[in-house]
Amino acid sequence: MKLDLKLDEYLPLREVVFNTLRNAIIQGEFHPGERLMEVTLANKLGVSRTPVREAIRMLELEGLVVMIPRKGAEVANITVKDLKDALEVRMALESLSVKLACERIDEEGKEELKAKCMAFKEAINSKLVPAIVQGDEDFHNVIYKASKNQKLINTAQNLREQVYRYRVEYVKDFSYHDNLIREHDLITMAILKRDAETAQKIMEEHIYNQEQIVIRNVTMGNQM
Amino acid sequence: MKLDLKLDEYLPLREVVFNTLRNAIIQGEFHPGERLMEVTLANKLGVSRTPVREAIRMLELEGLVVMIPRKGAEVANITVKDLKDALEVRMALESLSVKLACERIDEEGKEELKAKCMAFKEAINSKLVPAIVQGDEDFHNVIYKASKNQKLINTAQNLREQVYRYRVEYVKDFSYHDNLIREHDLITMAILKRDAETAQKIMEEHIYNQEQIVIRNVTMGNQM
DNA sequence: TATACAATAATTGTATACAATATACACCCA
DNA sequence: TGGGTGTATATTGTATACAATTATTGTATA
Repeated sequence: MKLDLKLDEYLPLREVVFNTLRNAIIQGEFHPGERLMEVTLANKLGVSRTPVREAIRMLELEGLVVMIPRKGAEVANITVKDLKDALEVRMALESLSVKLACERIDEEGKEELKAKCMAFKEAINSKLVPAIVQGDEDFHNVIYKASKNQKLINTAQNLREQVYRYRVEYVKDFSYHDNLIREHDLITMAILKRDAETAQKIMEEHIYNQEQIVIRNVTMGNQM
Repeated sequence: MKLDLKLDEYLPLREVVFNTLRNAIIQGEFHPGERLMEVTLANKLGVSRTPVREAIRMLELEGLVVMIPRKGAEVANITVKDLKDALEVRMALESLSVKLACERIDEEGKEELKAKCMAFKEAINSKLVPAIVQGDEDFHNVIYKASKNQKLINTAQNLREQVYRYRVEYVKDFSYHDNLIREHDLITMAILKRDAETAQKIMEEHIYNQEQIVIRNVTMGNQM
């Protein structure tokens, strides 16, 4: 059985490079507007230019980098407008997500939902920002999964990555933690009762509140 | 391959190849499950493997091809489930689109909307399927544009491409043409009056009807 | 000093070469 | 005869070489 794992271990270098660069961008190790030069990255990662180029092509389509022909790639500069646009779309997707989850969630999904809802509370209590971010992400992902719509899952995933950089912002706002827990609780209960109307309403408020916090903190911090 | 279109404007070969392959897939020149071999494509297009590979990377992220490691790329096999999933998401996006359009459309947008609504009617009268497809697409694009949300436009564009192959299906159903015109008219009027509630309601019915027609025709034609 | 311009370097775009791996098919052995 | 095994071939994965273009730097001149 260990052999099976070993056989699945193969990942093309482009995937490794892609994940590495994406994380670096999301984590803010590369700043918006910073140039991404192929040879530099290739040397740093110990590979040739080819996998780096292919990874950049993928990052480009995800919107994390922008290409300037014959000049190269640079980290996309996300403006407040972009952020608002993305959150507007995200609200529609999250709303659809809970609606479908109410219709389609099964027993296994219910257990997962309850578990992740609980785990989020523990993360909040721990007051560790990375844990809270992960807990929140897990919670929303369980709902997406319960929607049983793979296209929705993919679309949301793509959108999330483009604004991930600012995801920590609303989690750092400790004053809102109690509200976060309450909103998650309400959403969880509504889904368990298959009350789509209530679930959508709370979810939309939930995203709206996040939007307000993120935008407030981002615009305070730096001009974009 | 013809590269002599516009010498002023430079386009990287990968973009040319990407567009060429995407169109070929959408138009059904490559069948679902068909393998895409790099050397073959490169020879056919008169370029080297490098641009072909990069184009395939992009197609992969758009969901039009799937990669099997060390085996290559093949045209994605879209199932009825995929189609339903995509249309479910599309309904949410179109609904958001008209809502935002009602809030944000300007005079120029209103004129465009009226023009495209009229052009669609003419396309229907012409009874030419490609013209109708284009007319419908233009109509919906004007609404997206009026939403003034670039992220929404991109997301919808990406989603559309994945089901474009089946887009002609609902247009070929001539019995529904009168309804199409009426729905477009109602949506147009609602947007012009900034009546978001009505616009969303009609749009959701509009997409739902399309979904039913496409799925009925596709499932009748071939088992997936 | 500022500017125009040429030479040079740096970087991307493209093509090709080489390596690793999977597939197919023949062949050998039990 | 059946199954496994090895080899040949095709194909992808990766690296490198070359071409085209852009940016930079330095210099001469007004």
